[in-house]
Amino acid sequence: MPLDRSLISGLPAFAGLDGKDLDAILSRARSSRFPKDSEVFGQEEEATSFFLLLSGHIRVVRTSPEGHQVIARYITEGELFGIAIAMGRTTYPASAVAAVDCVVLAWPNSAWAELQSRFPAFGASAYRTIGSRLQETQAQVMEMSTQQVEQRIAHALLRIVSQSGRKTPEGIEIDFPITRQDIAEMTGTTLHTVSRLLSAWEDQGIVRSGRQKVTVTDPHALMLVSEHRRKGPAA
Amino acid sequence: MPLDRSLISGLPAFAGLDGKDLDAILSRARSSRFPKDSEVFGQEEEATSFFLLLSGHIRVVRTSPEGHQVIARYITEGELFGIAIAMGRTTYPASAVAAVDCVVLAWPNSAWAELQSRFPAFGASAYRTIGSRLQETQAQVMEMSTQQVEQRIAHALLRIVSQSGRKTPEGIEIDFPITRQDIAEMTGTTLHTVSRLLSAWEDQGIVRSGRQKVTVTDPHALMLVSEHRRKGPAA
DNA sequence: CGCTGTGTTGAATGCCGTCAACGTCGGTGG
DNA sequence: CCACCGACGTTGACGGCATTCAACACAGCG
Repeated sequence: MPLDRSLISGLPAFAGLDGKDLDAILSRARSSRFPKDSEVFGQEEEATSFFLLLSGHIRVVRTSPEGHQVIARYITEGELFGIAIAMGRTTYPASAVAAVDCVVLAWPNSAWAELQSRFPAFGASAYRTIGSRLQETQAQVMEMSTQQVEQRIAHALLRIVSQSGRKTPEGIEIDFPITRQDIAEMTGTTLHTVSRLLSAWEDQGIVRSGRQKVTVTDPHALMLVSEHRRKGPAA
Repeated sequence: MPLDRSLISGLPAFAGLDGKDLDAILSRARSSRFPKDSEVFGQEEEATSFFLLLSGHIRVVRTSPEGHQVIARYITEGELFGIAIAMGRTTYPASAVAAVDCVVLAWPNSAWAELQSRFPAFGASAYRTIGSRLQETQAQVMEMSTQQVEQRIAHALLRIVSQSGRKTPEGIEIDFPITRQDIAEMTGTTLHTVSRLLSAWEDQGIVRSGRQKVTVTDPHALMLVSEHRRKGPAA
């Protein structure tokens, strides 16, 4: 059964394309399901496909030669990922792990050139994606250079929540399981420090958190925390 | 007088193009000179052109709202920079400052679409450039997450030296002026710490350094320093 | 000859990583 | 149903690395 065009219509990656174009694009794709904690692709693996996340959440993880892990980003529904080919790479620079059960569209790399030339808007969108990830990553470097752990964690939570938040009566909840360790690996710190800070924030009524779950109950207060720098400007 | 094709033949950005193509590309470019410490473009400025560095060295600097500065990278001869348009941006995400007197080719953004469609290899090369910068930046995040200041500074010096080193009788010298503050802004630390470490390394015969000048006399030893991690793997 | 930018070095503070121990939740198998 | 076990989370104590604060040295320049 062919994939229905409604799956991808309305996504920024395919903006401005008509129904026929969408069908053409989908005809080259294959959809598959990845259960929680399974790997969509692994770091250093030969890059044979590029992907789009239809539903779920995916964790992009880089592992250093010494075994240290860093979470580069979370992919949310509708985003392209694993687009090594667009960067001229032959291997994936990181692993992609399903944070929850996921549904993914995959195109073989051989489809890239064709899609890009037939639908320039699609190529441009992919390059915009890469461009904005470059900026985000550079912003993260700035953050790590200039801000304290507390601000970095606050900022990370705000980013996740704004991107993958689900409203609940208590506040905005991160809608996939996330551990202290995960947050530590996003911010370059330790699970101990994360745990301490979350506990402190819980006392102040800024968050409510439990096992693999974080709910921001007072986003404004958290924003203030993220902006409260103790380190003065270098001026 | 038209620009001579020998200026850009042999650069990776224009690999595989013949003389006629190079002339066509050059006909859209304008060359200009930027004296030391002058700005090629500024952060947040409207992006009207993209650039290629013909000679000199350029410092790419991001400034935070609070005035904190971070050096994102140094551009060396033959590299594209300021290619905001390739990332779908309308403003430059950072400032570009001449570290020494520089000669630069500039193309108006309007030339981008044409060059890209007429010379797909050129477009691909630009996207590869962005892709590799994304990887480098992500590698930097990993470094800042997992390594001590000493290793980061050693690593940064090795990178600069391998990219912009000039052989001297004493060792390999960074061939543009660089201050302790610059190195600190590349590695997310302070000029004090950089100064202390350079002094220590000088005592150990690994580097020789003076005013705005650093020479690596024992690259191998510096490599050992950059790999000596005191923090164990997260395993 | 003072002034500014650069570099050095000592001392003290403090953030946060490390080590350690314990508590709790959820799943699993008997 | 209950005991067990591993993953996840919490909290205290300690210490080290790097920042911060401070003072001085030196070069180049108008």
